[in-house]
Amino acid sequence: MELSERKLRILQAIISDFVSTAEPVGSRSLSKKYNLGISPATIRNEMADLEDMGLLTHPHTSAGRVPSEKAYRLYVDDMMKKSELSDSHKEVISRTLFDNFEALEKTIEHATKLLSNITNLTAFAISPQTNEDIIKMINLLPLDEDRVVLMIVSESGKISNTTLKIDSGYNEEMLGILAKTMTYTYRGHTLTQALKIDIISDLENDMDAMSHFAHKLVPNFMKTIEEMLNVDIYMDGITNIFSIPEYSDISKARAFMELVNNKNELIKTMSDRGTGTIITIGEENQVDDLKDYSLITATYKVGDKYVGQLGVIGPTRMKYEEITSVIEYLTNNISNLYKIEGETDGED
Amino acid sequence: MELSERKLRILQAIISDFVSTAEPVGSRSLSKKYNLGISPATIRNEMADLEDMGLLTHPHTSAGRVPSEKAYRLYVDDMMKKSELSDSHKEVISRTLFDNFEALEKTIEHATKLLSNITNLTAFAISPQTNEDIIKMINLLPLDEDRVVLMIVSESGKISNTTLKIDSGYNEEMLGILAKTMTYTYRGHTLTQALKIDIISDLENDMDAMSHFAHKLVPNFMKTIEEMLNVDIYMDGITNIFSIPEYSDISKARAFMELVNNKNELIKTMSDRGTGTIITIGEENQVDDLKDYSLITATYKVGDKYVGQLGVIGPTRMKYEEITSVIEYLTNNISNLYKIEGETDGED
DNA sequence: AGTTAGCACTCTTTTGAAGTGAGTGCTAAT
DNA sequence: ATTAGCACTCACTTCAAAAGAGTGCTAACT
Repeated sequence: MELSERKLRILQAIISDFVSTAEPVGSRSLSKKYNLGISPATIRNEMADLEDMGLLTHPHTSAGRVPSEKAYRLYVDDMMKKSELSDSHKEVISRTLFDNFEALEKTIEHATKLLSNITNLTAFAISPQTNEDIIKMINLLPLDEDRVVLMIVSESGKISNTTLKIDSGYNEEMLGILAKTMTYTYRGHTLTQALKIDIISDLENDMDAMSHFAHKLVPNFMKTIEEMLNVDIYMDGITNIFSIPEYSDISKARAFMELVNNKNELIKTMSDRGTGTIITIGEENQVDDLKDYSLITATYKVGDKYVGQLGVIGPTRMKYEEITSVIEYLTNNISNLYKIEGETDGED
Repeated sequence: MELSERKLRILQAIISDFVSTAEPVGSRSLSKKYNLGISPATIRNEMADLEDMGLLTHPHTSAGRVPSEKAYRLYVDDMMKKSELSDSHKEVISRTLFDNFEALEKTIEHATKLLSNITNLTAFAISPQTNEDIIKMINLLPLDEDRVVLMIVSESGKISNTTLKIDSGYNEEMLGILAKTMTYTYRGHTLTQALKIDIISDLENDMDAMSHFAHKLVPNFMKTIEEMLNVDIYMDGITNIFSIPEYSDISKARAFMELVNNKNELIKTMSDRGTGTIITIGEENQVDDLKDYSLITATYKVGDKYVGQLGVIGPTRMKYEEITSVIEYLTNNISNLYKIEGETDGED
């Protein structure tokens, strides 16, 4: 069977109606609400066809029709036109982001909050992956007799510190030499590369006196680098789901809460997503726990190297068109703000 | 009317029963379950008295009795005996905390997770307030031609950095002088005091050449100090509430979620709590949003100066005795781990 | 005088039957 | 090809009845 122009119009009407009401759509109410120029009976015939094609489903015999995931996919791929965001939304977004332009993490926080407010869904974002970030400087600073601060600074401006407790004492000169040696070894390498470089034998040979210190230092250095590689997750509007009929069932609400509380899993899923706008609907999601939900994400860029994700999660019934516009407008704005490398500010 | 020994025993039984079942307790089932040696009718009489005294309430005529908040208060103050924590719990706690002893924040995270797991409630903790923390070192490190890292280290080992973008260029020598001047001015002062010291005029006079830099530096310095003063909040077991009958109503669950998502309010409430174990029951809570809940918190110490809070939040119907034991055992363990000043490790 | 058995009464919860309404699918007429 | 008409389905609402857990009171008992 082939999808006639009319079938598409009907499907579109059903999707649009169901997306905003969450109620199965009947032929009669459809013909009343939308000016399709055909009788309910005709619509019924068409609906039956659409159901045969797997685009509609039927909760039970005497209920209206509900779009299937396949229908949403069709809608997203072929039927959805890029909708322009309303001027008022555009203005709020641009203004909020611009006025609060300081550290990247604050910007992401604001963007996530805006996204959840506008969409009434749960929004989240992840900070850019820093695998490619390059080590710029390693410092060892004396704190007191038995404490030394290890500081690592990366090209992108990320800074990380650890306080080391040195039982055996140290002297400042050696600290300087050690820091220089390390900077010399690691500078210019990416964080991921740094994890693979074995410096401990060099240090041992070079300075016997400091060998005890080196053995304490190197694992801490590695741990700190690993921390710098961590991706942060931001989330907002979690309680929005309580206004969505799909989650008025407490067990559904619970499942959702458990899902979004599992940050590590979410970070993993997000990190694996590709560049650009990506919509995954229900079963299309690889992760089992996500097969009940739809995700829309888009990527923002920081400088020309670092890419993060911003998106929403919600029931498969969502306003794909509008939401996509909002997310894309937001990510474009962020990317613009952080276009020039080095504009990055504050980070701890 | 005076609280006879028998009334107390009955009240105790009702509390114990209601706390574990969440169902109003009737005279018949009470006499069957607990060996009180008196008939349901007698229990009924006593119950009526307890109700007159405001210790029990009655959802409706033909329902059993429910302890009032006043009853819980009486229980907590006079009836509750310190229960020893089970050896297995003790062991899990000690082992988990000891084996994962590294940075304070990790320890708090672990403690919060343990607490929520053992109590099946939502646990939270706040990091110690650092008002009294003393500035130890201020550093300015060259990053590249137009970026400088401002680094502040405190006595307790807290480190905070900000990257400053310097449009007008700088030279390293001046950076050193500037850092020395600032360290000289601020070292030994608490973070709160630092906020009140006006250094900008000094800097302007001392070094005209750097006045532009100073104007950029000082506000960033202040902002960084303020960040160091921020208290962090940790939370775990939020989804536990979905297993509690009190929250099987979606609107109750929502209210709870909104409450715990309001981190700032929670931090404020927690910070204002006193030292030691504190139990607040329902209406006793100052904050309106908390008047439906009970809170049990205890303080842990880091070194001899810094005090943080660990606690749970849940319905007024909770196992006050057991929970108190767990929290106190946890806070004691943390305090022991961080007894010796300087044992603190890693912090970013 | 304190305790208890007995009983009427209350109120929620469960159960089931009847009715309602939105919807479908099929058939026959247009 | 379209549509009016109609029988049929099924969830949801409404209502009444019954069940169940509990109370409060009274009168008898120890």
